[in-house]
Amino acid sequence: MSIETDIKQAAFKSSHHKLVVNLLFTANWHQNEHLRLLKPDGMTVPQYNVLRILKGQYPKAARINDIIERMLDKMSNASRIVDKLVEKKLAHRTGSELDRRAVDVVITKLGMQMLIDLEATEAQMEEKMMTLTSEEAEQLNGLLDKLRGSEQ
Amino acid sequence: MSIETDIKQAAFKSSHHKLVVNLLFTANWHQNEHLRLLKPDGMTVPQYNVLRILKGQYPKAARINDIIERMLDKMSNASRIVDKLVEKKLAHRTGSELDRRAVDVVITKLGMQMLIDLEATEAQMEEKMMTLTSEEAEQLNGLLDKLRGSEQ
DNA sequence: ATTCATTAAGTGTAGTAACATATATTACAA
DNA sequence: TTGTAATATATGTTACTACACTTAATGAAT
Repeated sequence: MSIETDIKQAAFKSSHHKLVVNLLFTANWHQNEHLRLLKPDGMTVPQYNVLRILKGQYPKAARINDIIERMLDKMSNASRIVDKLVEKKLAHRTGSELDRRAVDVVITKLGMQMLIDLEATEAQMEEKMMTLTSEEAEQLNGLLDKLRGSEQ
Repeated sequence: MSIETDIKQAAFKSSHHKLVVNLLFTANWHQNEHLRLLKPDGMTVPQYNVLRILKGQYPKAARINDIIERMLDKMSNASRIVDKLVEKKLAHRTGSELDRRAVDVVITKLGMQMLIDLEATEAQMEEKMMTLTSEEAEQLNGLLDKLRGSEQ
């Protein structure tokens, strides 16, 4: 089904115009697929992303600012996402001794196990991308980067 | 800046893997740009989209279900978005006489004026897409459609 | 050493998403 | 006709985003 059918809209007036809508629509589809895969484990997309950031830092602790820097959405509220992870015992938070303003966040054993359980999820997300060949995927990556004004 | 730099991540293990992240990241960027343009007029992206759907139906009334069908995000709560538009006098809502379960929603003169004021916004969004040529935009549309499994 | 800007994180608010559930009304079927 | 399923919308809950603001601690300059 093309976008025009999906949202019952007549033809777009230009390919650039269609692109504005197509990006939002595709992004939405993508997020929904991702959430659907995470949901059985009680995880959400941002929680999963933060947990992966913590794993990337392990065994070092991550500061909230480190997390924000690495998040896809810089504006979101990292400390509240961390709250959720701590509640679920997937991460551990302690005040830093070096800088008493900062907090150290570390992934727990349970958090690591959660990521192992979710490895299939990541594979499934990549599977969803397999409707494109590697060449097409590269091309698409290139176009998205160019669109955002990311030089090479 | 490439994605790898933006989110401080090492290289991705495949172009498909990068695509998973690139889509989320680009979608985010896109929505932020859009919201930034709408904000001076006190509008949000979903409110703007619903208002445009109402304009498309004018002078006919739209039912909540009509709106849901045409929304990019089918799962969202159309009636609460309509609430906001009604509060701001951009739309008018009355119970339908034919079917007393249904409600008729119509864009107001003020709503029409809001869309006129926001015409520049749409142009600016398309402007953002102009980092790509028409050929590239078409190519990108095609790849996004194919990614979602949209035939043709 | 005291003042003041900066930095790190947390909090508060409005809006939205995803989902479950409720309420009212209409359609249909025995 | 009367009960039941289906439909149209509304409401409630949890989680998240965007953004402004607050609090606490640190750093730097005089």
